[in-house]
Order: sequence, then C-alpha cells, then structure tokens
Amino acid sequence: MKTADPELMRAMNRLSVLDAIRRHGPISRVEISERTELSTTTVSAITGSLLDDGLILTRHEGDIRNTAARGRPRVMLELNPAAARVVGAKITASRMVFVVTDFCGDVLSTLTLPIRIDRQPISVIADLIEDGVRRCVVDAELSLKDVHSVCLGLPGVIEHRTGRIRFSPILKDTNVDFATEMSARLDTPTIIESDATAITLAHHWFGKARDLEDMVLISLEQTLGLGVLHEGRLFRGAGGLSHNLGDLVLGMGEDGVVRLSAKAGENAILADQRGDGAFAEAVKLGRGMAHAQALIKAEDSQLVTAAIRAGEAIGLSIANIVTLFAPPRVILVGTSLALGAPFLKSLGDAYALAIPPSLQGVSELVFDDSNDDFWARGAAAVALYELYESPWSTTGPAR
Amino acid sequence: MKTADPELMRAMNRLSVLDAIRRHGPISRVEISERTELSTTTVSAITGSLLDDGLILTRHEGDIRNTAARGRPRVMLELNPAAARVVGAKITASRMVFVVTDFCGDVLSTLTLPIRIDRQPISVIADLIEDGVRRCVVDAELSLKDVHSVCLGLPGVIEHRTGRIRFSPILKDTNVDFATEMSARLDTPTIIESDATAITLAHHWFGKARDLEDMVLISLEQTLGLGVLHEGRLFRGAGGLSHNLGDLVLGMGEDGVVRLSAKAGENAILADQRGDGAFAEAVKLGRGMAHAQALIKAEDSQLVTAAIRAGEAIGLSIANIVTLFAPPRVILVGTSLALGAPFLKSLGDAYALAIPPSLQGVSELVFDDSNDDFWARGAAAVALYELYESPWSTTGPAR
DNA sequence: CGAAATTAATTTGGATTGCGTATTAAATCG
DNA sequence: CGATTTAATACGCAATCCAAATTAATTTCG
Repeated sequence: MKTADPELMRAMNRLSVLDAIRRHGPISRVEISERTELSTTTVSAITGSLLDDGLILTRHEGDIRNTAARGRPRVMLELNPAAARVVGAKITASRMVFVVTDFCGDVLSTLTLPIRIDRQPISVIADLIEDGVRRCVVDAELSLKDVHSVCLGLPGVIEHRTGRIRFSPILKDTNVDFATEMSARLDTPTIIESDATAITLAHHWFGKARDLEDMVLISLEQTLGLGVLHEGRLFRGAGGLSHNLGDLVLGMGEDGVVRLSAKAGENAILADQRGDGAFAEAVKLGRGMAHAQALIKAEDSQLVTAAIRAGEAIGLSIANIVTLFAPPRVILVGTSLALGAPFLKSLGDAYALAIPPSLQGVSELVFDDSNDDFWARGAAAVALYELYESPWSTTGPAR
Repeated sequence: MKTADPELMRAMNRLSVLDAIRRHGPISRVEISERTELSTTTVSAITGSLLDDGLILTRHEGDIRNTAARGRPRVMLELNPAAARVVGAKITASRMVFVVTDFCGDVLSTLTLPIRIDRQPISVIADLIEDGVRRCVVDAELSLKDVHSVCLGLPGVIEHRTGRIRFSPILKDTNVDFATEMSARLDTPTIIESDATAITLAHHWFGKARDLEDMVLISLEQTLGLGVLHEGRLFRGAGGLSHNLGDLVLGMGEDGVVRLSAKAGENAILADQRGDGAFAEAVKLGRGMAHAQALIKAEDSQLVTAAIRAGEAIGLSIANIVTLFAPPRVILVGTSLALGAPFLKSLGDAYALAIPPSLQGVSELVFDDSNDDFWARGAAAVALYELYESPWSTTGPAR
C-alpha cells in the first residue's frame, strides 16, 4: 500500500477535481464541490492551482442555472485544450490509425495508413509507426516537442507496466520491450497498451460507458480482446498484464485444445473463404469482414454457418466473463460485428442461454460500431489519464 | 473516488501499520517504519494511539537484532489477542464448521456440526447456524457480547456488499438477505461472504500466499468457487459479487449449455456411483469424496474415468482464469483434491496444454488440503479485516 | 564504576492539507 | 440606488506528515 501523506491527499483530490471538469464540461466551482464532496474552499484552492498551471480555463458565459439567475453568476471552468497534446494510435495487422488530441481528448488530426505489417520485422514496424506519429503530428501543425506522450494500442498480450509486448499477432518476435524502443525513437514518453483496454477507456470517457464505473468490453477483431473497467479505473491482470480473450479455451479437440480464437477469430471465420481470389485479396487488405458482410447478405451458406458458429462461441465466452466480473454493461466492438444479423443473433442467443440464472439481468449487451479513430482516441485517453494523474510541474505549495 | 481528507490519510496509515504488526509478528517501531516507509515520528504516533486503544501490546523481550545488540533495545509490538473476538463459519450442504478467533486470528474454539442442511427451509438453516455460533462462543468461554462480528462463508453467488445470497446450492430460496436476518438473530454484525473468498484471505494471512499480493484460488467442493487477491486486497466483481466458477460454460451440449459444475462438480463426479447403497449413504453425509478416493485407489474404472474427465475440465478452466488474471500463483483447495493422482494428473496436463504460450511460467499451481477449520478461520479473517479497516472508537486527535 | 558511544523513541518546530465561518464580489430585484 | 442573493475567497483552526533535535536506555571501554 502506498503511504499516505499530504501530497498524496492533494494528488487524489486534484485528480478528482480535474476529472469532474473533464466529465462535466464547463462546470462551476460550486458544482464541482457538490460532485466531488470537497468543500468549496478546497475546490477553490485546487482550481486556483490548476488555473495557474494553465490546465483549465475560465468562461464567464454559459451559467445555465435555473432561469431565475439571481446572485453572483457562476464562473464556468473547463479543460484548457492547449495545456498538452498527446498522440494515440491503433495498430492492426493491416493498417495503422493515428490521432493527435488536445488536453480534452478532442481530435486535432487523423492519419490512416492502410499498410499490411503482419509479421514484418520489428524494426520495419517501428519505422512505420515512427513515421506515422511524426506525420500525424505535422498534420496537426505541431512538432513532436509539443507532444507530451504517445500511447500505442495494439492487439495481444501487453504488459502495460513495463511496456513489453509479450505476444502480439502482428509481431514475429515475443517479449519485446517496445515502450523503450519507441520512446527512444520518438524522444517522447511512449506507453504501450492493449487495444481493447484503450477503447475501453474511450467508451468510459466519450462513448457508451460514460455513466458507469464498472463495465466490460469485448473486442472482436483479428484478435479477441477484453477490457475491464472496475470502480472507475482500468483493471489489468496482476503485473499490469492485459487480457487476451482469444486465448480462452473452449474445450479439447482432436489435436489439442480449441481456443476461442480458432472458432471466432477473424481468421477462423474467413479461413474457408480464402480460395476465392477476390476474397483472399480483400482479407489481405484487412477488408475481409466487409466482404464477408456482403456475402452473408447474399446468404452464402458456408459463411453464414461460420458466422453462427463464431457467434455462439463468443456468446458463451461473454457469459463466462459476466460470471466473473458481473458488470452492469458489456460493450462489443470490432470488425466482426459487421458479420450482421445471423452472427449477432446466435451470439445473443448463446449468451442468453449461458448466463447463469442467478446473474440474469445484471448485465446488458451493447453493440458499438465505432471506427478506428475511436480506438486511437482511446489510446490517447490512456496517455491523458496518466497525465492527469501525474503530479503537475507547478503543483507547489498554495501561494 | 473517495475524497481525501486527513482522516482518510490517517486511516490508511493506521491500517498499514496494523497490517505490518499483524504480518511480521512482534516487531519494533523502527522496523515498522522501514517496512511501511512512514517516518518514525508517524509510526510512534500511530502505535501510541493503537496502544491507547488496546489493539496492540508491547513486549520488552525478544529484540532479535544482529547479535551485537548495542544501544537502546527495541520495544517489540504485537497484536493484542484480547482486543476483539470474531466468529467465522464455513457452511456446506452436509456440515457446518465454526471457529471463534481472537484479534490475531488465532483459534479459541472450534465446533463442527455434521448436519445435512441441503435444501432445508431458510429458517431451519438460520436456526442451526445461530445455534452453532452460540455454542462455539460458549465453548470459548465467552458471551456473544464479547464477539465483535460474525462472518459466514458459504458456497454460491454472494453479494458481499449487501449481504444477500443471490444463489446458493444449500438454499431453496434465491436472493435472500441473509446478513440482515442473521445480524438480527445474533444481535451481532454478521457478514456474508463466499466460502472461496474467505479461504483466499486465509491463505493470504496464514497459508500459502503470505508472500504474495496477487493470487487466485480455486475451490473444488460441491460448488466450484473462485477467490481473487489483487494488489493485496480481495477482488470481487462489480457490486461486490463473488464469482461462481461452476457457472462457467464449457460448450454447447445436446440439451443446452454444459457448465463446469456439470462436469467437475462433486455431484457430477459421484453421480454414477449413487446406485451403490453404502456409497449413496456416504455421499449424503458429505463423505462422498473420501469414499471415492478409496475406490479410485482400487482402480474403479468408472470413477477413474469421471475423475479424469473432471480434472481435464478444471485444468482448462484454470488456464482460462490465468489468462484473465495472470496471477503468479494459483491455489487449489477443496474436497475434490482427495480424488487423488489420476484427477490431479489430468488436471495438470490439461492446464499445461491450455495455458497460452505467452503466459507460460507466469503462474504456479499449488495444491492445498487444509481442513474445514482453515476455511472457517478465513471467514474470521474477513471479519477481522473489516475490523482493522474500520475507524476505531478511540481514534481521536493525537494527545 | 563511570563516561562515551550507540541505537530507539519521543518531543519540538515547520510545512501542507482540508474544512468551517466570515468576508468580499458580482450579479438581479424592487 | 440600496437590498437581496449567490459565488468565490480570506482567515483561522485542527489534523496530518516529516526532519531535526532531544531524551532514553542500553552496551562498551577506560
């Protein structure tokens, strides 16, 4: 346990205030005081220091109290977008998406590189990422010096605390210290995070989980990922390890264990389709799911069967996750959602069947079809969160 | 997030100091200061207040410094056993075990009631538990007034925060507010906890996880349970819900989903044996596993097959749990371990096969055959932990 | 045997924090 | 323009932690 001193106390309350300002837009000091349950005195002191540090701004318009606006008007406070910038990225086997965001998490520029990096040597991938980051920063009319930190979201088993990639489907190597590598290349602190964890935070901050402190997210892409929000914070396994849902085993098959990824991963669903030339091409370019969607609409029986099988396996797995975490909401994201009705129906049916009676109704399933920018924005949010948490330079004694 | 004020700060450091004293036996103030990273000043203040409150005692012997004991000798501090007493209990379908412990968690008296309560009306079960608690307290030559709180550990899906039993194999009813019921009967605060969670804390305090802050425990009894220790604290699902491992689904069968409990629960393993009169009797008395052990040693082929099947299913499930939590150690407990070599071997083999390569070696499997007292002691530990955390009466301003 | 040395624990003083009350600030209402 | 109302700040208090100085209780050595 961390030892508690006045400094920690202040840090906690600062984060609490900063978070209230982030979540509830322009907000007055009184309202912050109500939400955080801190005294107005304390809120004044902290907001004063935040103003000094340039992290927040005042706005004298927009006091939207109940019509009868008597008395001294409230001064609204909001995050200062210019306080810092971060870069977030989503790296997949067939493309990279970068965003630069301001201190609020609002996107300043976007860059998509539709490049297949699957199984390229690590140096090539690092080169491409470095290039993407630099270009996206330039697009935002900034320099890397203006960027506080970078967060890369990628699939696989990521050790957030150390910045190591233990395994990723896009890398040949395992156990790569990617944070150190990229930090050196960019000369900017770089955080490595699981893509699923990144978009989990994106949903907590901007998306379909703004109202919740507990939530689970399942990402269905090439890799099947899991993100967990527990008591308002990202939950990672022991040692900061991210979860890799595709590694879950469903049972024993003839030649070894059957993993979820083998039944419901993108590759598994599309495997039978590779024969078709046009389709194979599409898969290579990362458009497999879009093509599959079209075929399913045309009732391609083989693919429909595969989709139903996959939906079933995922539905069961979600039930298992709910059994373990009991979240009030489960958000599903990822390219596989494009498979359409047959997939979603079998998923929902399997889930309904598999959820234990004692947990019936505790959890709602929500589907989300956000684009890649949203994932990258989630990575940026991870970087911002660490920034919010970190003691800010000027945080000194009250003047 | 809790708002941080001096009181919280003090509470955190108090707990930290108290925990150091609990864990590291008689310990001097300097050593507490080193371990907690608090200044000696603060440690002195806190220990002073703990002494005033009678929670700890001084001991002038036993300063075991490096032989050359120069300078003023250290005063050793230890928990005051007499500071409080709690009752812990383990409730199963075929027996109840109660313990009274002192403030250190040391057992003062034990009571085992080998009564089959399976599916009795709730009032009967409550009666029996009340009786057991009262008798065990009397055995310790105490009165219920001397008991600070009671913690009941039982199988199923337990909502710790509210004290509700959402489902338990030993109850006909579901969603029972058992904490309120028992608190009123005993006129003593009563905590309801999952049995698996209780023994998880027992292992953290007294058993095979004293050295770890992260750990997962799998309990294999009539019900299959899961306990998680995360960053030194018990981890429960959202809303304080305990996990019920038996509800995990392994796949789709002919008539609906196949749950782990149907493949590896005590009932599942012993189901085929019910025909035998003597065996059926043993099962009813909760001795099924002991008898099964004997039969397996005699190479009863039917039972061996069932044990191997069960071990396989559990091994796979453990791999899945490790995939999600990545704990450095997994402790297995419960009556099913008595099934012996064939079971344990198939469990270990299935686990080794199912653990994803990227997580190979992060987790070690440990088997534990503690008796029921240990479970009950775990429940007592849960009660004690809440006591340690709670602001103590006399915790006022420093004198 | 008594003074010096050594280590433990407490006391003192300074800095920071949060909270409650009183005060100032900035608007509307009559 | 003054009274009223509400927001934000200023001031004083109590509690926390820490660092340095002080006191306490030993052992060591002359």
